[in-house]
Amino acid sequence: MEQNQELKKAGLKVTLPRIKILEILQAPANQHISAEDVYKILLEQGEEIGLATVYRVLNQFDDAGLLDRHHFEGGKSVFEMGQKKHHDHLVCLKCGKVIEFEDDLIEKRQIEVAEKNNIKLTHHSLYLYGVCQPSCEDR
Amino acid sequence: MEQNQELKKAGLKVTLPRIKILEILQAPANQHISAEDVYKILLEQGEEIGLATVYRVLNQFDDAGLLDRHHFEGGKSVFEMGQKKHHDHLVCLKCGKVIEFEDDLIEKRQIEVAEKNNIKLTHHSLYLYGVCQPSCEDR
DNA sequence: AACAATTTGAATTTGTTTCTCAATTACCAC
DNA sequence: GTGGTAATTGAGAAACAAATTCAAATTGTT
Ligand SMILES: [Zn+2]
Ligand SMILES: [Zn+2]
Ligand SMILES: [Zn+2]
Ligand SMILES: [Zn+2]
Repeated sequence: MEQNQELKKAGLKVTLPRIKILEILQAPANQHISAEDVYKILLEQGEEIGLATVYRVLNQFDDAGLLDRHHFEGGKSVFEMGQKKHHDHLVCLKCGKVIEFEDDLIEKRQIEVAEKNNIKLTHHSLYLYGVCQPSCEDR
Repeated sequence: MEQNQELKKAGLKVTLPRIKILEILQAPANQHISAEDVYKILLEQGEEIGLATVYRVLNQFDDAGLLDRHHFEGGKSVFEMGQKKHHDHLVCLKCGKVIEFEDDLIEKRQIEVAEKNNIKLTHHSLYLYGVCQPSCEDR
């Protein structure tokens, strides 16, 4: 179980809820997933893991730096495993599709803007909202 | 009362709660203010206006395009009168200070990124988080 | 003043996330 | 393996921002 190593490395005891939640987050289909949706998948899998535990474990993973937390428009937090390189997000307002992108020029300008304003930059959030072309065009 | 004209232009009846809330939002000291804080100021002013009305009126102002709504890190919505030119925000994580900035290059790149990914861009949110230098450096 | 339509305040509800606490489980030492 | 201890869990309650409900009050218009 490579999940076990990940958990131990993060200083967390190896427990069933944490293994299951980690597995769900690691699945390619579940990038950018909400706590509620993690919980739904656990239910479908027949696991008896409480919603409070899901929130708790996600926060622990966040503290341990295992994942990134996003706040897309519309309220709830969205999580994604964070081993990848930094990137920002495009979100379709119609179908909810999320596209990741990196733009070095934007990143560089952000640093310059912060410097110009005497702020030591720690992180940033950039979300581009729009509509998929042409698939979500009408509807 | 120029507030009355603003409200009428937005298709809203001129009522005391709306005038008072509009006044608060227009005060230079109250850029980037939360609903809760608008309510607190009303209380200090001795106005008997309910919190539900504050939320309702802020939504109406938002629908009417009178203000912009932001989601800074840490939960609640933050509002600002929206007659100004588009801008993005730097936020100090220690003292909460908000600095506005515009960067045409970043704006342009965003449009290009959206085009490249076949998304018709409607809007975006960009927040830079950090620590004021040198004032909030330690503490 | 009279009227319909809108708006309001108080209380209730919703939706997301956190907290509490007793029962369970993981991990370390023996 | 067994025992001990601290960490973890599930269920429910609580917290929090925000939206909704509805009877009463207010607005803008005759
Ligand atoms: Zn970025
Ligand atoms: Zn991503
Ligand atoms: Zn911008
Ligand atoms: Zn601003």
